[in-house]
Amino acid sequence: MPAKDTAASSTPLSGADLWSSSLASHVPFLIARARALMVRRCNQALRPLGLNVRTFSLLWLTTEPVPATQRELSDFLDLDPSQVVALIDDLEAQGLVERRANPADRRARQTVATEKGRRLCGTAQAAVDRATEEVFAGLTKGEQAQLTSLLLGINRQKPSRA
Amino acid sequence: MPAKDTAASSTPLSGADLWSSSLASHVPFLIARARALMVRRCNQALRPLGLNVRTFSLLWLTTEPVPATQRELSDFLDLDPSQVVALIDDLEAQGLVERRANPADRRARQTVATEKGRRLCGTAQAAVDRATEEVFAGLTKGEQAQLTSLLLGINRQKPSRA
DNA sequence: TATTGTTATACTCTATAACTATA
DNA sequence: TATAGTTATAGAGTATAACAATA
Repeated sequence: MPAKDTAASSTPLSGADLWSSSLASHVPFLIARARALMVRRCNQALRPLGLNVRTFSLLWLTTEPVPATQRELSDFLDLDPSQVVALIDDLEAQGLVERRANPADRRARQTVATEKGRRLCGTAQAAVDRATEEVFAGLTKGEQAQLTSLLLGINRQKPSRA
Repeated sequence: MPAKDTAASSTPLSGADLWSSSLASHVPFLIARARALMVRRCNQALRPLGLNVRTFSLLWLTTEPVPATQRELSDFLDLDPSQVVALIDDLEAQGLVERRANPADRRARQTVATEKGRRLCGTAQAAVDRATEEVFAGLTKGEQAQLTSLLLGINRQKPSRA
C-alpha cells in the first residue's frame, strides 16, 4: 500500500534526500504524483457512496441541463467510447442515470441523471470537496485558484476536436 | 483510442458544451486529465528508448550521487515496494542499473545506474522535455514555473514519513 | 460510406497479503 | 520483533479491434 502512514520508520537508511534531486521539480513527475494523491483520497471518500472518481465525473456531467451523447462524454473525459459504455452501465445498474432515446438521431442516445442520481451527486460533491481540501492543505485559496487556471490552460489548449 | 486526432466529426450532435459545465473547473478532474495527456505524450516519446514514465523516473533517481534504497525510492515515487522490484528488474534486464550490496546493511541493497543507463537517461530527458513542451504549449514559461511550484506544494505537504 | 454505441480482448497500473533474509 | 526486499494474485485502468444499428 503506497500510502505510508505507518508513522514508524525511524531509520534514515542511506540518507538519500530524494526531494532535493532534480526529478523532484520535473513537472510530469509532479503532476503524476499529485494526481495519484488526489485520486486516492477522492476514491476513498467516494467508496461509501458506491462511486469512484470516474463514475462520479460522469454522473456529474449527466446532471447538466443539456444532455450529452456518449461520444461527447468520451471526448470530454478523455476516455475511449468503450470505457464510457461500461461506466454508464455501472451507473444505470444503480439507478443513478437513464439512457434516453434521442428523437433526432436514434444512434445518439442521451444519458441523464435520475432524481436519485442528482441527490447522490450532491452528496458526492461535498465528500470530494472535503477530500480535495485535505490534499490542498499546503496551498492558500488563491494558489488553488491559480492552479485551476493553469490546469485549464493545459487541458483546453488541446482541442478535443479541431 | 482516447486521443482524438480524427480531425473529422463536423456534427455538433447534441450541442452540449461540456467545457462550460461546472466539472470543467473542478481540480481533481483537471489534474487527472492533464496527467493523462502528459503521461500519454511522454510514454510515446519514451517508447522507442524502451522506457516509460515510471521506469524513466526510477532510472533518473539511480543517477543521483547518493544511492537510495528501494524503500526510499518507493516512498518518493509513491509506489508500493513490490512495484519497485518489478521496475528495477526491468531496468536491470536492460543493463541500465545494477543492484549493489550495501556493506552497512545487507538487506538494503543500493540501485545505481550503469554508464549505459546514464547515457540513456540523458537521451530520455531530452525526449521527455520535448514532449512536455508540447503539452505546455498553452502556458508561458512563467506559468510553467508557477505550476511546478504549486505542484511541489501539494506533493511535499504530505510528509513521506513524519 | 461514415458514425454511435457496443462487445471482446489484452495489456498496464494499482492494491494487498504473505514469505525470506537480515537486523 | 521489526524491516528490506521479494513473490503472488486480484482488481482497476487503458489501448485496440471489430461489429450491429443507424445515418
